[in-house]
Amino acid sequence: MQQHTDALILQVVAAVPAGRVASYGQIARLAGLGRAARRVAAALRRANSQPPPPWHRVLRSDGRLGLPVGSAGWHEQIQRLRSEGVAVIDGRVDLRQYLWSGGDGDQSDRDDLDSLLWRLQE
DNA sequence: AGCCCGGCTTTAT
DNA sequence: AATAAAGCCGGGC
Repeated sequence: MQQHTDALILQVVAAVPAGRVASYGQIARLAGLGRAARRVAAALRRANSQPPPPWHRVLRSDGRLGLPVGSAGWHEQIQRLRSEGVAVIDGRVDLRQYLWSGGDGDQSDRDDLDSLLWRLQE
């Protein structure tokens, strides 16, 4: 049941390229879940898939992390992002610069996104 | 059915 | 720019 949607969510998250980030809401839409942003969060929290999904590339719509400030996960997420070259300043990421295919950066990601959506379409 | 609770989002102060 | 209040969508009880 939820298994299916969870898997779907994880696939979309897995499609976010390293060095880029996406918002919960964005993932939800791409997965065809409408505004179920919180559902995405739930899926990530419970995610126990074998190669763990790049959960750290998912942020809130304002560029701040979803996890409680100062928590272990919060620190870990920042560390992971930085190791991918994403600047985290004061617990925040500049979405205008790192958001995945949201604005108008390089469109090189676009192809990946489209092909992914087609594959998920069935 | 009804209520509460989330790694959220948007809108209004 | 920061905070508060209302939405939204599923899940668990």
